[in-house]
Amino acid sequence: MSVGAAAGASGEQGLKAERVADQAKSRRRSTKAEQRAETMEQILDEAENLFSKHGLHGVTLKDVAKRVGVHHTLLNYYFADKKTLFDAVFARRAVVTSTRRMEALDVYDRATAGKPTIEGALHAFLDTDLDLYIHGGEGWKNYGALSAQVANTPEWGAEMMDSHFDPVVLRLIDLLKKAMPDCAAEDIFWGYHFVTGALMVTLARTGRIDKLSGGICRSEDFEAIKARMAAFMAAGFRQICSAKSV
Amino acid sequence: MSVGAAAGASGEQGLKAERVADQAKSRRRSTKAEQRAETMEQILDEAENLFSKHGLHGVTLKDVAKRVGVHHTLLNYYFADKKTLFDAVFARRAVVTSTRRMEALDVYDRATAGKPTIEGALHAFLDTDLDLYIHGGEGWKNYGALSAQVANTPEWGAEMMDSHFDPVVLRLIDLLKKAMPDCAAEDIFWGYHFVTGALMVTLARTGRIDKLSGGICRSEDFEAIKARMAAFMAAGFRQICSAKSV
DNA sequence: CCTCTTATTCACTCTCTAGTTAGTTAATAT
DNA sequence: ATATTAACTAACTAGAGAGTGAATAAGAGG
Repeated sequence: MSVGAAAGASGEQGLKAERVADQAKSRRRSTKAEQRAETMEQILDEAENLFSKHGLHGVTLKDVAKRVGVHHTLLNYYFADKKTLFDAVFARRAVVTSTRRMEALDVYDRATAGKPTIEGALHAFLDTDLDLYIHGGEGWKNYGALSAQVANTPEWGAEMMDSHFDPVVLRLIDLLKKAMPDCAAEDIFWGYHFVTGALMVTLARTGRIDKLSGGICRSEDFEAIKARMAAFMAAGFRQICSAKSV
Repeated sequence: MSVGAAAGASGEQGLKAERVADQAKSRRRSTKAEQRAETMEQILDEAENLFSKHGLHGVTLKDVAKRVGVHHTLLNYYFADKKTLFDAVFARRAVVTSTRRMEALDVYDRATAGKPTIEGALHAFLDTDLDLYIHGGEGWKNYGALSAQVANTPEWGAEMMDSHFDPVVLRLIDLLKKAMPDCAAEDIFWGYHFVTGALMVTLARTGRIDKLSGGICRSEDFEAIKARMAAFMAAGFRQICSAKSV
């Protein structure tokens, strides 16, 4: 479950479809199980790449197949249909980031012996995630952009986020409640709402902040986010909670 | 340029395609110019509704046409192609919210005689926008959800946001700089980044916070956001700026 | 070596989609 | 009143797109 594991076969940026096809051919010399795993992973990688850029409806199975260098019906063989493929793409890394953050929160909770700080909890939650995108390679970056889209998709976005992230998020909120025992649950939830919104635009990496700031800030610069976000949000929490409890 | 103006013909929630078609027939008794304007507006309303829920690629011209009760090629008559229609949908309300906020910021700047506060500037920026969604009816709500999608679309999202909102946003940042003269531009831009992210999830109204909070918070409750967001974000700005300037 | 299974492709089907061109009806201007 | 223009529809094209079921090829197991 290392970062590299799920990032796996995704050193693909400059590869043309043909080259990928060649690789597919030469890869044939492996066992069936390996073949299956590798092909599926390649499909997931390319689908992730395209979905992250054009969305579910903006990508055709043929587009994905072409990039992988296989016939497009093979995608139906491995994944029942397009939406199933999309779900698989999302789930693959969602479970990784979800469990990692859960662990980080548990560790932090134990380390502080049940006396967490707002900032500490947020750091555990955010940094663990951001590190994945910083060190996980192209695949994780694509997944991040995909998440941002999913989180803002009214149709099935909330459902999809819920099913993967509710446990971690509730764990975070649990810690925040401990850190702010006098704060109304309502305020904590709205605070989390702001946090997740800020995180999602970050992951979207649309490049908007680059132009807006005239190059001072860069969308890709997750380190800058890491350095600021937890402190920023913690101050926000303190503010809206103190307004009522004091 | 009132809220009602752009919200116009959008009291359409429960109408069946047939009924709309009937209306279209009876509407014929007006002048050509009126007819044109009304039909275009109806097309924009229905397109907005569908685009906001399914995205650009998730909607077909036929879907839109059916809802309006006209032949689908009429959409090609009024709008060159699908993307042009989408742009028109977005632009219609983008100019409204953009100019409104610009005015609000100008008014606030004058009222404070060049000595703005962080919170004041954020209130002018955010509340003016949120009021539109609160009082503007279904159409504005749909537009809000659409914005959230656009803002997180890597393909052309940033471009689209830039072209409509750069002036207002830079005006806001200008006020924030005045309010925090010792703060690094970098920090202010990242702070704005967080603000816009939080605003966008809000507008997306996916319902995620509802389930997550067990009903304590509701996605639709923009008043709750209005009551908290400016204060929350202002505290965040103060925090990340003080960390360096003090 | 032969059978069984699995990976992969092929040849189609069926439906939808954007968009064009030509035509129809109704308002407008003279 | 009539010629012109604008709003709108019908018919059609050309091409995707997702998905199916049969065919093939290559391993794996006995």
